[in-house]
Amino acid sequence: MGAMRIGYPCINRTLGCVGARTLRLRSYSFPRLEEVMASNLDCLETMLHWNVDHGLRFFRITSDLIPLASHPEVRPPWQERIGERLSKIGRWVSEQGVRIDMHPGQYTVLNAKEDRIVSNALLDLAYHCDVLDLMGLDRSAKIQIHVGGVYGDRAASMDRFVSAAQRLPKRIRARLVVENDERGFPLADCLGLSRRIGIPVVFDAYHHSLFNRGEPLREALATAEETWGSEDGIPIVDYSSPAPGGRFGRHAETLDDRHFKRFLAQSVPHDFDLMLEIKDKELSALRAAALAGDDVRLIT
DNA sequence: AATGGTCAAGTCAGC
DNA sequence: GCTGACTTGACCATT
Repeated sequence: MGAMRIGYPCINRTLGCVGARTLRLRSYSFPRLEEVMASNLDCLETMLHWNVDHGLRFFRITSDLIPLASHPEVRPPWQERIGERLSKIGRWVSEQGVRIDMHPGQYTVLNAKEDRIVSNALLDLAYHCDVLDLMGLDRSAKIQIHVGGVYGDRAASMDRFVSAAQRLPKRIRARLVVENDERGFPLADCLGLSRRIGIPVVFDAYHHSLFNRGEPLREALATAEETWGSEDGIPIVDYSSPAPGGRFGRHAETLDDRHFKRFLAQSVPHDFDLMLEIKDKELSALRAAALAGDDVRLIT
């Protein structure tokens, strides 16, 4: 079994640098964008080095790396300005065995009914893909999205997702992975979409615990795993636990060690990279890495 | 310097 | 039809 890489999304609070500085539309100018991009890249590099120094070899790059990059009214020519720098970072990352992924937010809806929304989603996916392509990363560097809205008709909404995904340029489809969510499309639906489109499923264990069709964790991990081809890298799994006393779907502030150990024990023998979607980010990731390193997975 | 309202964007529930 | 929640950090106008 390969070693599980553990990661966290976008932000390192220990370092305190800001890797997601942004711009308002009103304050947009290309020179300002250049300044913000450079500053975000500085922070990205700092975080990546910190991660490697601390044994964390999985990281989600923020969608805000290049502010307004995919805004249809702005479309700044950012690629030529930072392409070389991204490629340098990407080369280093690859040498270090670090895996990267990205996760467009809730506003990127591939299965929307309105054409305008879909075409904006396409622009946004192209932006994410540009970042990973310019970094020179192989196709195990994924872009994960949710299916989108249900619009009162699950089947039709899944059909729209399929046809939009099938129209994507090859380079984007090669990076696209679909993730089960906690209210619209559970794992079973994502597996169906995966079969139709030929893209892997990112299994989100927390969402699955909140919304499922009765599949036990082991079975869920196994079926999601089958959707990953050899070029896709080992599967990506997202993990969190409920915030005590929080509303439905809220993510924990910090790692629940016992919950996590139970998860690890149940995940044997599946091999995957694990993204910890927990609010205190790198602190929980470090603790999780320590727990995972202690052969917790062998003590079932 | 500190504060608090606002922000590119979409969906859904509740009125 | 409209508003606020979602979730959340950072911007930026105001003090």
